[in-house]
Order: sequence, then C-alpha cells, then structure tokens
Amino acid sequence: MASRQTILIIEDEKNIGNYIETIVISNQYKALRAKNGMEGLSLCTSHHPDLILLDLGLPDVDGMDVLKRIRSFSHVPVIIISARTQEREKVEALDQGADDYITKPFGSEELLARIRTAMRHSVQLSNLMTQEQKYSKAGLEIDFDKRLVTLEGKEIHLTQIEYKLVSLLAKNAGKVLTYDFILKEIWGPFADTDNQILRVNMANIRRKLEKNPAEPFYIFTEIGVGYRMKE
Amino acid sequence: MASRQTILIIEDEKNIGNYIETIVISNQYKALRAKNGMEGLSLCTSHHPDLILLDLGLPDVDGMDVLKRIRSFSHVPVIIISARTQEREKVEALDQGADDYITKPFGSEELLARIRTAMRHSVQLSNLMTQEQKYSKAGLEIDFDKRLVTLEGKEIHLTQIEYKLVSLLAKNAGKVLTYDFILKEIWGPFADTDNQILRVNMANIRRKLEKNPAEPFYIFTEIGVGYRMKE
DNA sequence: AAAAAACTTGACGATTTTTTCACGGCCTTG
DNA sequence: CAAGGCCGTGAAAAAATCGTCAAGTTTTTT
Repeated sequence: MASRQTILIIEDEKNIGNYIETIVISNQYKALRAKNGMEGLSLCTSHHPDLILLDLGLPDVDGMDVLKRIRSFSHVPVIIISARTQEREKVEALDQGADDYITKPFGSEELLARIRTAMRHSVQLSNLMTQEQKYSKAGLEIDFDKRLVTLEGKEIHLTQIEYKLVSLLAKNAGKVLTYDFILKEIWGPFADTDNQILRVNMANIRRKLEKNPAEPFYIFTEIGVGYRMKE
Repeated sequence: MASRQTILIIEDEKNIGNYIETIVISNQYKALRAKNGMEGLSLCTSHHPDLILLDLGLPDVDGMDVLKRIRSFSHVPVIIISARTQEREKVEALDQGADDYITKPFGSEELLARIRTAMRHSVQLSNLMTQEQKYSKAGLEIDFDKRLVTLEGKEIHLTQIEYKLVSLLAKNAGKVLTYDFILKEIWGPFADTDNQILRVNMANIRRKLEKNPAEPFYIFTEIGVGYRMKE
C-alpha cells in the first residue's frame, strides 16, 4: 500500500534529535535528519517531506527564518519544537505559518498525537486540492479523479485490473511501456506473472474500447517490447 | 471581510470563562458562552460557531464526550483548554479530532495565536470545500443542513452511520470512493474495521433508498474498489 | 429495568473477476 | 517454405468479492 510518510527533523542537539528520531521511526514514519537550518531547507526541497519538526534554537540561521523560507514555497505542516516558553516566540511562529508549537520537555505520545493532528489537516487539504486530471482523445475520456472511463459519452465498465492498465498507459500516453514494467507496476514487484495475463487483459480492454480490436486505435502493440497508448 | 467570526466558549468556571471571553471579544470575535456540555452542544448546532474553545473539566458530561459528539456532525475547529497536563488526555483529545490543546495557565496572546492558526486551517479547508447544501437527483434529496433525506417527498429515516455514509457519497457524487477511504472517514483512522461492515450498511441503505436494491439506481458498486453515487 | 434501536460479526450462495490453458494466425528467419 | 517465436482470442477453472440473512452485542430510549 502507500509508502510510509517522511518526517524531516531539523534539530542541532544530537541527543534530542536522536530521541525524536527514535519516536518517529518506531511509529512507522521515515525520518530525515538535518542538524542546521540550511541543511534542513535543502532536504526539504530535495525530499519533499510530509511533515517537518523544527527546533527554533539553531546554530546558523534563526529558526524563524527557516520557517519563513519554508513557507515561501511550501505548505508542508511544520511543528515547532522549542525550549523557549516565551509567549512572544510562540505567537510569532504560529503567525508565520507554523501548525503547532510544542515545548520541551514533551512526552513521546503527545508529540505523536500532534504529528497525527497536523497530518490530518494536511491530508484534508491535499485531498481537496488535487485538481482533476483527465486523459482525453477522440471520444475516449478517462477521468482519473472519478475513476470513470467514457467512450463517446457512454460509460464503460472496466474491472480493477483493466482500469489500472488503461490509466497507467494513459498517464504515459505516447511512451512505450515494456511488459516487465507494466507487470511490475500492476501486479507488484514480487508477482511471478508472465505476460500471457497481460495479453488476455489487453484483449478484454480492446474489446471494450476499440471499434475494431484487430486494428487498435487507442492502444498499440510494440511487438517484443510492450504497449503504447495514443498521445 | 464578512461579519465577525463567532467563537463558542464552553467553560464552567465563570472567572476563566470571563477571562477568555474578554480576550476573544477584544480581538474582534463574537463570543458565545456555554457553562456546560449540553448547552455547548445545543449552541453549536443552533449557531454554527467558527471555532470552539472547550474546557475538558465540565460538570455534567465529560468534555471528551462533547468533543466526540461535535465531531460526529461537524468539522468546526476545536481547541481544548484544560488544567490537566496529563499526556494521555492530550493524546486522546487530539486523536478524537481536536485541533489543538492548550494548558492552563496560558497567555492571551498565545491563545489568540492558536485560534488564528486553527482558523487558518479551517479557512483553507472551507475555501476549497465550497459545499453544496443539497444533493438532489431523481426523487432523492439530501439536505445536509437539516440532516434530512427525502425520497419522492417522503422522509427517510437513516441511522447515524447510514446518514454519514450517504452524505459522504453524495458530497462526492460521481467519484468512486474507495473502501479504505470511506472506512477511515466514517470509523476514524484507527478503527480496525474491514469492509464487511460497509457491505452491511450499504445493503441497509439500499433497502431504504432503492426501488430495486439488486439493481441500484443511486449507489453503484465498483467491485474491488469502492462505491460511487450517481452524479 | 425493560424494550427498542443501532451496530457488529460470521456464514454462505451468487456473481464477477482473475488466472490458466489451448489453439490459430502472423511475422521473421533460416 | 517450414519452424519457431510472439501475439490475440475463446473458454474453462480458480479465486475473490459482494449482498444478504441471522444472530449476537452494545447503546439509546422509554
């Protein structure tokens, strides 16, 4: 299923960093470590973490600056971790776009609960943000958002595997996808399937989509290589 | 800017309530007061506040129950205010859908900053949601505001879960919602439910809504994937 | 405290989907 | 032109999924 979510920990003190990393990892998240602000920023841009834990007391740049810079290009949820309990700091951080502010010392469970809360917010957002994407070509339309395939306006029923296949091809329209690639993509990397099963599924799909399955219009066979969908 | 935003304060101790109300009002919010859980719930349903400040230590109902009941029908941001610093409480409240947890004593500025943060989240959400007030299709009408379902004008009684299911589907009419998504949405992210329970509920719903449950008109099954409601 | 309603769980047949198997056509190659 | 590889197709076998009923448990109402 979906791969584990990544959390970027920006923290200069090794002990605390390790402590947090342990908590995070033992709860099925992937952890990324940065020991200063610059490193944190670059890891953020390169790895696109799902959440950031940011210590305000960093050696190089001010933690608040890091927050501002992150917010200038990303909406990733940020939880501030700080030893400072001064109200002014909290207010400033929250108003700069931090999603939460937690003061040391804190318990592991509380940290995890606040991580879950922040993730929840961001999932709700991203669920709604995803603008609809479609494949559309000469009467055939695939609405990936609705998981709906229509041909000349008429709804076409595809089974799970058929739909996965068509979407995979449509999302790579114009490109040849090799048998191996497709098999791994649909049946997973460990399945021991040969491409006989692919042939059967393609035949079924063509029967549903193509006017004349013998002379395909949408999905072409590249003999010995794979399949390609019309761009 | 539209009219001022309303904050519902559910707090039994008069002094603290007054303190909070003062803070809130002096910052251009409208304040609503409830001195116990039941009153809070009814004010919540009648006034649709933009945010709720909920004290956990209430005299009548358990504050956690109030939170659960609110979450059963609304996504309004809830900030828990509590004297109890026990981690278990915080974790439970956050996992029940609270958006933040702040411990007494707290400064006015921090409270306000956390209110702004919670509002920010909810504004982002509601901007995107642009929710329809009603679903209406061929005799079936769902009034989300009134929580009322009518078929050919006749009122249909749906249980809590049934209603949540139908409105979730209706709000995403046309889209296929996967079993996992639905389960997480209705039973929460931690429930260990398989979709057997979904099947039963769908059968019950169809018995109430569909003329011929064997050939559904409103709610379709996408085998292996999920359900979809007629757009 | 009893009764009713709502919710959950397990089992089973019917249907759909997925996989496997067998065969025939087409193209390339020797 | 015969052989061999590759692909499409039809049909049958195997597996998975779905709707439904019935029984058990919990919650809410009376």
